[in-house]
Amino acid sequence: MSNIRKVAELAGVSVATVSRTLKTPDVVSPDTRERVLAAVDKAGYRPNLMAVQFRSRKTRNLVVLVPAIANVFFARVISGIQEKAQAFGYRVLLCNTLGREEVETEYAELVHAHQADGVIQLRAFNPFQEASLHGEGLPPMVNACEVLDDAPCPTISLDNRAAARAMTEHLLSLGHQRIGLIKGPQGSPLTRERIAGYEDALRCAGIEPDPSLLCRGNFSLQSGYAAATALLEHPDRPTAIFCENDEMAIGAIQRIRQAGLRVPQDISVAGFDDISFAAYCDPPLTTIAQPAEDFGRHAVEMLVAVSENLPLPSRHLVLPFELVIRASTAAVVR
Amino acid sequence: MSNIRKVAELAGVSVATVSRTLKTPDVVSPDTRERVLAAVDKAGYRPNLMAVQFRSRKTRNLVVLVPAIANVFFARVISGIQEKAQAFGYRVLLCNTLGREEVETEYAELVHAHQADGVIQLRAFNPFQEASLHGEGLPPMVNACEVLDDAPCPTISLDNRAAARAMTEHLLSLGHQRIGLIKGPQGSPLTRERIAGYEDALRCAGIEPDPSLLCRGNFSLQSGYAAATALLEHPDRPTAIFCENDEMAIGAIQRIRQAGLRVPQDISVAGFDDISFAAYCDPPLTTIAQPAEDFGRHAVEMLVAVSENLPLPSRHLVLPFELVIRASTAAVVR
DNA sequence: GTGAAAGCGCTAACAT
DNA sequence: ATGTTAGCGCTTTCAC
Repeated sequence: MSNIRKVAELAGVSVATVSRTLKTPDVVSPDTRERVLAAVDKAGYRPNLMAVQFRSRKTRNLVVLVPAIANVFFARVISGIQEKAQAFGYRVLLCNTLGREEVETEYAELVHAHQADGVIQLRAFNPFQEASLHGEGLPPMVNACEVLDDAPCPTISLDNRAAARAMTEHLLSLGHQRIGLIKGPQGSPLTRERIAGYEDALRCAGIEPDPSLLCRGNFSLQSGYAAATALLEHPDRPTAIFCENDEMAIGAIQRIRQAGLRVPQDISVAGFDDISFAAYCDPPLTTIAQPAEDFGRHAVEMLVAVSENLPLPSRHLVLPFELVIRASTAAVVR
Repeated sequence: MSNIRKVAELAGVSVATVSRTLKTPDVVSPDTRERVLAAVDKAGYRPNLMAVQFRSRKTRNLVVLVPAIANVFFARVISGIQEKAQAFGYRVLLCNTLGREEVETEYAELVHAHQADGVIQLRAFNPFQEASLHGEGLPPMVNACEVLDDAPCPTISLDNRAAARAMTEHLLSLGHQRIGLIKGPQGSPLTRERIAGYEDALRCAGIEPDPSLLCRGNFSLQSGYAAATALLEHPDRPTAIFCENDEMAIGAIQRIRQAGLRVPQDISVAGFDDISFAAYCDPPLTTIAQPAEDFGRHAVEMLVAVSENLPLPSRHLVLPFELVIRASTAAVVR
């Protein structure tokens, strides 16, 4: 492996000149530049990034903490992250945390270990423990998708409460009075916000929310299926079910079909996220579209800004959602 | 930020002793060890990984080249990679290449730039150009999922030809004689192998493959939908359609439904991959199950072995597939 | 068992 | 415009 010294010898210049030619070409004379570049080429020289990063204390690596990479929504977010990171010349260190705090904490530590410049956290958890900070400030971090209530860092989120309210109002407008809700995992602010929006809409319509119509899920197809089972067994069955993501809605639809009921004629079903499969379900799913890739893109932009001390246009971005009405929801028949 | 020197001072030892305590604890005396560890704790010391890697010429980073992270199958593969990498103490540098060779080449170069120890390529393309190798041998690389015919590195693959043959035989056994095939993108060995398996089965059954029953797709829902449109317009319509992945099968099913036909009564549809959605379609999809996570796990194991010069049990792993028969395929009615 | 010291490849301050 | 040189934080001989 050739190094900068070998190139310097070949070009008959000093290592400093080689370094300058590569970093700030306009500061060396055209003909030395040419000679150096020729030597670089001849030697097949590639700067040792380890040395560069070590020396300059910048890695251009970003740690991305993703709760579940197999989740279609997060896969889209990561696409956006990847795209922007590449454009900025940053690399992505991916960690599929499965929501395990110790894994998140461990990976976040890579910033302290000078292995990465910052962290993008896609879950509502601060991976930097007070204790491990040793009095230093919070390293560059951005919290996107599911954000902490009092995030100590920039955030990119959706108005989940308003979105859930919009969906519930859509169902109410179709005449549904008993609307089941399949929630996400406990303790998640995202889920809490969506429940609040759902209840807002009901109360505004003069309907007192019935806690027995809420079922817990975990954003998987299976959990949607299981929760729907519970809802179908309810003595006073709902006429519509709002699921907190599309996977659970798809699971629920299958369960409803298996019970010999039709969607939407007997039960309306709505999802959240608008994953690609939502449009290809039978029936196509009414859902809330989120700009998944944009979460990722903005997260990178903000993180780079924070880590390079550039001005941040706004610390808390809220991205728009869209109610997408397809065929899985219809007017209630009496 | 504290460094090894500060810890050495605190403990009243030399930096060498601190380094030894951390790397090879059993070579220092118990009570120095204790003092050093206490100092490490007190200083909140974390080794600078940049320096460690620079010095030891090992990064424990792996570059993963994935054609499309939003593809559910690859998301599962990455899960497996992530899991094993973590277990081995390696980190994953993810690159969503979208099949662009220049991006793959650029990321693979990170190995030469000492930013990663090896590359896992999930597509049939060698990102190390002869020219850029400058006479050096191929860096540690493993090729999984879709593998090169004459891969210059270890591979993990599926017997795609046998799998496609098994699926086609299943359809033949149901009485289907005209079987459409929705292929993947041009030039992919994986697609070529699956076409070969499909043709093997037909010929064995005494049926000459009809090229007009082959349609090109690109593994997306949309492309399955579009290809099905073409197949439905065929003057002598197929009674079954075999799709080279589940997404295209789901797209095709929707198109068939929109044409007023039923699956499987009018047309049988089969997929490939057994993604989670396959079991939750309507009707549930007959498909070929692949151990997606295992591709990732084995890829990491093999790459680590190659990069650490450990013996490799076998250079070309072939993982098993399974024909999963669900409700989207049925006997042809005449 | 421990310390002194060289040096990994590069950048940047300073000198020319 | 270019060269000289110190040093980033760590590991690893080589002495003792």
